[in-house]
Amino acid sequence: MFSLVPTCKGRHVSKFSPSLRLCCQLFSAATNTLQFSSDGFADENKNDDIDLLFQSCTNVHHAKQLHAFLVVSGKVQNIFLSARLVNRYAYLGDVSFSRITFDLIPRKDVYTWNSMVSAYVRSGRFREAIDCFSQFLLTSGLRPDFYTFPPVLKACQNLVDGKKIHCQILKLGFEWDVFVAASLVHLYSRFGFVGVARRLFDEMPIRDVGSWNAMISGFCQNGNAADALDVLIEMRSEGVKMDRVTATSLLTACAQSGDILSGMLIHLYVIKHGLDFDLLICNALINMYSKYVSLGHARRIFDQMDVRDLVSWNSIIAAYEQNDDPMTALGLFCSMQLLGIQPDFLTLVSLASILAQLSDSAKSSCGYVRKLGAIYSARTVFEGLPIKDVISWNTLITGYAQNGLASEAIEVYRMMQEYKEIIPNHGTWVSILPAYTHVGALQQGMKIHGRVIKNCLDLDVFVGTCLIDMYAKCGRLDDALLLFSQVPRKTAIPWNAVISSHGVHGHGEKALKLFKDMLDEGVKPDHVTFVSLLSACSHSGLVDEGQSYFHMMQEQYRIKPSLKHYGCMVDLLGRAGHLNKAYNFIDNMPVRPDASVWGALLGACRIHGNVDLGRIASERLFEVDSENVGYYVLLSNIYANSGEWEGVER
DNA sequence: CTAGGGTTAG
Repeated sequence: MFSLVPTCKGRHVSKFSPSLRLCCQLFSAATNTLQFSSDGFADENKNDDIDLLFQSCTNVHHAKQLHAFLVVSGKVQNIFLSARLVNRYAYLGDVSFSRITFDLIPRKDVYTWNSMVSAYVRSGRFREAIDCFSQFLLTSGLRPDFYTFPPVLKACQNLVDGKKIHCQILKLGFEWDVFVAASLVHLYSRFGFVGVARRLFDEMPIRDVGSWNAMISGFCQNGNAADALDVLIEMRSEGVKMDRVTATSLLTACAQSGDILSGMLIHLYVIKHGLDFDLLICNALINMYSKYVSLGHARRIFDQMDVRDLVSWNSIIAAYEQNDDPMTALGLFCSMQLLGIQPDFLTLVSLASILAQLSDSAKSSCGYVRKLGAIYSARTVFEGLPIKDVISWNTLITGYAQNGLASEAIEVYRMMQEYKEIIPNHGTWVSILPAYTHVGALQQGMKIHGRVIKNCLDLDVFVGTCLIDMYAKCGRLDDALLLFSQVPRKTAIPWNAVISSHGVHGHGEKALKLFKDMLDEGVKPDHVTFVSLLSACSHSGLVDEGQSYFHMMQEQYRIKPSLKHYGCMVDLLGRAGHLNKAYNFIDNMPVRPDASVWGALLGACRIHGNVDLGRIASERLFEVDSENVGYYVLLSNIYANSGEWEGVER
């Protein structure tokens, strides 16, 4: 008989959490009835008690406490218990501890190896899973069993590896095991060989609902919702009922192919069979309804769920974000925060896009949004990510950079460089260069220029334009022009950059000259060109020219002025002192002026000391953007300059 | 919870 060492119990258990303390009591109760042989093996008939113990560990900390307890009581010698620890750590998301535990097991059996392989697969570390499996074959001298192969097949990231494993399965004669066969069906369909998968499926001697699901999801993952639905009909004709997995994969396929009618029929089936509170089904429904039906439908599903996970939150946030409602999306993000749910990469992608959609004024008023940027210092999120490809990084960098969070963008880029397997590409340069430009980091920008040349991308229009912009904004207009002379300039993109950079440096005449060159070379200006041109005019006081370009844009190029263009015009008239003209111009605008338009007028009123119009402008401004403190400061400046001290106080 | 089939994105 094996008994717990009482002192261990007293000393260590007292430091445990209440739930784990309860566990240990259960464990000691269990050991009274458990038979341990002298080498520490448990009686296999009592596995249920041990399961209970392991299942009570709901986080890694608990598992480590239990682990320590098992070590001090000598039970870690038991390879069965150790393998359970391997599994438990993997389940709780800490594979590295699985590995440590695994390495310390002296005599490993098939169960031990299977546990380690599936631990890697569970956490998405497929490469390591395959390596572990090879090690198993080469070093253990043991024969794999039925349990070994399904995870290994899942870990195969290409068909060549998959076929090798398939051969081993054939040699061992495991191919008609229901689980193994389903995994093979899934493997072939994942890589597009739906025909091979179908043949395997048809030859299967026994098929359960899991086999059907493997076949159906095979079609779904190839974007073939119609064939998947045909298999569904076949399945039902054989009397096999759709389960939650079938429903989830079909709903996803329907959402992808836009077959909403079928999707809604499946939804009906789901309701009829009481599956309408299933987490994964609801997540799939949110996705489908938000894409094709309405936000309201998606929201109703979300609201009625009793359990929501990160995917649910990400889905509903993305739903609002992609339906042009960034404020609601941001609100949901905050609620998620308050519930203590940790965001992941997909949350960040949505957040970046939300920030991009919020108007500039909304953003500047939210010191709060900036704070979010800091909190979501991407580091924490990225640490837990299994897959980090270059596009993920680019997305994040762009998200920050386009929202004026340049230093965060630079921080993310810096982190990215720590991962040597990530090779920056074209998209990386296009996202990081504007960030350096924004903070005026010429040295860093030039470093990138060097790397760009090495990658032969300096003559790319997009990268080249970012470089032109960088040099120009950092005050190196000559270098900018030199680069400009080298990039292809059949499109408006590089032209816009040089025109705007001359404009902001007050070289209005040169900007107009460049615009003439552009027209002479037969390049068609776009709406951005005119924004650059109009602002160049206003910086240099070229009122008449600006007005004539504003007309040219509409009459000759049929470009409808945007709020940006209107803002430039107000700025142009206002700076030049034509304040009433500017005010009338706003009055006659066919669209509702936003904060930037009123802001331009207010700025002009400050320059020219016009208190009356300044007051009107600021009143309008507070109507459209009540939260921006910047305007209050501007207004109080106007009062102060004109000596109206009560106004300043107000 | 030593095994298969399932959800969010650029």
